[in-house]
Amino acid sequence: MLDYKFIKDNLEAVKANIANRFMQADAEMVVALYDKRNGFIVEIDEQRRLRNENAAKMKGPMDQAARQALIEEGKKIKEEISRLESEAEETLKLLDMEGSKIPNMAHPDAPVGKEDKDNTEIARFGEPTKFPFKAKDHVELMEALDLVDFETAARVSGSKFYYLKNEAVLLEMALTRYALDILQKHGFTLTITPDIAREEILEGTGFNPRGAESNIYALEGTGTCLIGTAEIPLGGYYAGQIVDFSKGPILMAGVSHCFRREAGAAGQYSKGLYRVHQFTKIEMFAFTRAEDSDAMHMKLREIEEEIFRSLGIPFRVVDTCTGDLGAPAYRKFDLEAWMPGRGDEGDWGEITSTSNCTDFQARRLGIRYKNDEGKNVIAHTLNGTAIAISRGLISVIENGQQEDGSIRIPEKLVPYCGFEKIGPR
RNA sequence: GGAGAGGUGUCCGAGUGGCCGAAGGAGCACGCUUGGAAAGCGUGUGUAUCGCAAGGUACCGGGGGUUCGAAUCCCCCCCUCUCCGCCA
Repeated sequence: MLDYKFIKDNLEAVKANIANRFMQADAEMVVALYDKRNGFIVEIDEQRRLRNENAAKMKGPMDQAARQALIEEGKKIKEEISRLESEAEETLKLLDMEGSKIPNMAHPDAPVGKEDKDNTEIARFGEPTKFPFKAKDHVELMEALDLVDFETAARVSGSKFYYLKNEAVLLEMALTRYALDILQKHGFTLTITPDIAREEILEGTGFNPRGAESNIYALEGTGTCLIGTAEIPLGGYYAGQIVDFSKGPILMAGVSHCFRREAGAAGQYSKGLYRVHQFTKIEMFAFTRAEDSDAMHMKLREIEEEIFRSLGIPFRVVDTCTGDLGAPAYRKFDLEAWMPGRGDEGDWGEITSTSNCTDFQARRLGIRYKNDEGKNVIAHTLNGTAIAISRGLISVIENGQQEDGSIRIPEKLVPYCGFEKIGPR
């Protein structure tokens, strides 16, 4: 969430930002509600002061009549306070509701635009893989090699679930371990996170656990949800705490399952493993001082590039446009891998994403640090995908396909897999 | 899941209705002392919010309640520990 005082002091900029992001939020209403809430606070505080004063008069011994008069006075104040409090509560609820719709400010260099085609390509590694034969998509390749089973999963769990089978299982483990080794080398603390988190943590991280358009599975009657990404349990790791940056930023890596409802998402571009209800992901998360987050964002992006470059997968990097940022992000870079089986002739498909959320998540999560003046200030948080296994599998398998339907494993991955190729069979 | 014991500031820990934003200690910061350090002595040491400020208000796990007045009494919830049950 954004700071209300900031919204009030920078109303025009906040409104422009909402427009640039094509979001529905009413900054003016937030300011009006904020002022109204502050009015209540002043009134309530004044009444409480009167109450405390009145109560203090009664400390010592005194005659019955005087005491009785003070008690009567106290009762009146009490009623007034509770009347004001119940009125204020409604304003507070509205403020919170409207306030949480206001997105984070965007980086001045983030391209302004509405949808993915407005993203700016800023780097490219390798060139789209060319085959002397008609490329197949990962579904065809994997089903032929008995590496995946969507049909049985649909019967057992529903559509958009899958069983990974045989070498694909080992490939998932190999990609996981490969990414973790790289992250450990870069100083990340490795974790396997809970796959379930409390709703407050979801909300603090900027996810909406409820509503028809929510992408989150809520666990009925528990106040908890299945996580959609390890960003949630990692972001929540220091919730309510004052973190110590004396040894530099805090880097955490999390292995988790990700659960997404993906309600309404369908079509050719969601085929196979591309958009599923459950997958494994290795996530990077960073907590930094305010002045360090831009540099950290570049570092996360470089690590993502390192992982896919070393796997020999062609990809490009895009600077995500304002309309595509999502509420918490200040700036976002996506890596899009070349997927030879995507669409008719292959296409780019998003494989990782790294966001600088500045203090937007940390404000509601209550994550702070002591700055040089010894003041507690809100930390910055960043996240980035090291590798999302399902899409990682797509890129490895589609780019590694051979004419005979076998899959060549990237060289760097061979020691982790224990095999150089899968198939043919 | 059942029974019990707890949750107080950075940490340990006192506090069972008003004198408590909270004793005492540790830690930390600054000063004195020292050749330098340790010890010692002294001083200071939470956060949020409203306000130009003075100052006010709130916060003792969270939320309700009782009361003129709650860290303290009552109810619900969360968490930790011990024992039992169940279980991988």
